Amino acid sequence: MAGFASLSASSGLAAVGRSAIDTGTAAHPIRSRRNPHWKCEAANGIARPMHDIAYIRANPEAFDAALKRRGEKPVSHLVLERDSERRRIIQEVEGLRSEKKRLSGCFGQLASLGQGHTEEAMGFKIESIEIAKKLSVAEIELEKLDNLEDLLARLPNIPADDVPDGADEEDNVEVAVWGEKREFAFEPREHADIGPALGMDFETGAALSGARFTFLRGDIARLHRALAQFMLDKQTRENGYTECNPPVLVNNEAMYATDKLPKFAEDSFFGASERSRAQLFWEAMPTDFEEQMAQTEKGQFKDKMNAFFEAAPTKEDFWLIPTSEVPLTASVAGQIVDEPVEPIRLTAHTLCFRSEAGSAGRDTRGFIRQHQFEKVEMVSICRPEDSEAEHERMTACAEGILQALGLPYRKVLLCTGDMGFGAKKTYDLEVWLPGQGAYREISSCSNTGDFQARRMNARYKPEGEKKTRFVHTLNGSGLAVGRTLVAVMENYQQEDGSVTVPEALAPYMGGVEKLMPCP
RNA sequence: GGAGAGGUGGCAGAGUGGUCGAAUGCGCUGCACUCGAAAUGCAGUAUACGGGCAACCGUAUCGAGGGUUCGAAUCCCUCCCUCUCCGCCA
Repeated sequence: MAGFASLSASSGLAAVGRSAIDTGTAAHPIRSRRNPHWKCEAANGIARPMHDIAYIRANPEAFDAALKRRGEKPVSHLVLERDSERRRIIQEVEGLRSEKKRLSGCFGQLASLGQGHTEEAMGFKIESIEIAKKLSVAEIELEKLDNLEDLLARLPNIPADDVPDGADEEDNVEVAVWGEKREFAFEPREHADIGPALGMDFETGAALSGARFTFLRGDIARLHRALAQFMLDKQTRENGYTECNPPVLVNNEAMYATDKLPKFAEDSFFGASERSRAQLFWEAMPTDFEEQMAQTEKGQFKDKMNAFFEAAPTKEDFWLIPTSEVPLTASVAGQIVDEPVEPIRLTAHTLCFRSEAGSAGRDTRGFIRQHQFEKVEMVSICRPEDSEAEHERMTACAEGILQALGLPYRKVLLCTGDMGFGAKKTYDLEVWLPGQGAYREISSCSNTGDFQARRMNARYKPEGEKKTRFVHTLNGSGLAVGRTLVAVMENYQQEDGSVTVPEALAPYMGGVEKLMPCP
């Protein structure tokens, strides 16, 4: 596979620069008909943006108020203005098309009678060409208004009513605390300190790949695997999730569907073949490329080229998934599923890849924040009326893992300022790390409502109704494997630097009851 | 990677430039016949967007994008996907 092979090529694997995001707006000089960028064309039947325009029309104030809770500026006036303009032009375009169709039918009728060269026929033909000219003008105008979709695609989900207002994690609300924090007879150490002697080799990871990569060796690698197996078995055997093994390289549509695009490209990795990079750049060049370059002043040339490169569309690219929420959720993209009387519950254990460009400097030490990590993910697809209950259930499924492993944690309801882009409501589970003396996020369970379903056009037809409805989608970690390993290390550490294996993992450890440090 | 064949409505499957959103069959829904059912007959049966209180009207969609043409499911170009054979490979 070309795309995969090229991942190792230096120019083939890249974190997208921030400027690629900022230039992707309405004024984008590169957007063109042949360059749909990462906007999904509605034509493919899968893709569509956004918020419910009909809702915004009916409730502009409520919409803006909701956005304000998330720290966004009001946009409804802008949206509605563009919307009405768009509808006006749609009417114009459709009227012209209709007329053109009629004229060409008239001509055709005459032509089929062998009267294609009569004055009457030529009249139809000429008039039709005239209409076509007007039509193409109107169509271009309509196309310009497509940025309404961009605008909507960049707006976050509306928070649920019971989500607390707040600016950042300080304003999150603790809703439950579970487990007894262990009393240590010695000073508990951080995992990064006891890890190296147990086979958690940061140096080799860094040598092979760079910062935020780790090489696990020996029993600790086995423990890591055991954790993943344990979680997966629990979610499939006890909690009713269907085990999946999805691709970890996905296309734009899947990323867009799960709201990782267009806004968070900088957090992701992507791979592309050399051939397609070249082609993408070619497609990204604005039609007036030569003109623009001619006007570029000395010394600005490099910047200009850079801007073109970074804004190059990612169309044929593969993205490395930041979470298997992406392929699991997008697996129903574009579909009309059977009414999910019982929610569709999917789980997978996969690698995840994150560039985390924005968090440089945080957790640089240790195994907490890696570019590559493993996670067991839960995804539910359900009816709107079931999503709140399903959200509670899913969170409980994640909690069940922590409880089975005997790891103390607390459950936090995220405030508006700390929630993810696509979330309507989110619970975080934070595990107690005695070495750090802090609670750290180990799971995040979100209800996205119909936000993702709208983006990917995933619907169901309720029994006895004619119209389809959007499904609701939920996702949650159950759990992040690497961070769970960290939690086990810190909570089960002994004074001599060894780590006791939690009982629940015994069936997966082949008789290993304790990780012993190498001297 | 090479060679070939394909991609049309819920399914099967016609359609190679003109009223084709698309024959026909199956499926599904309603009605008729029937004591009831089967069989039969008749009628209906895609989605999205825009307009309209509504009946309804308009537009788009035959894998995707572009082109030729007064007019494209049909012709041309590019791409994607599926299948068969060969090669390579975990």
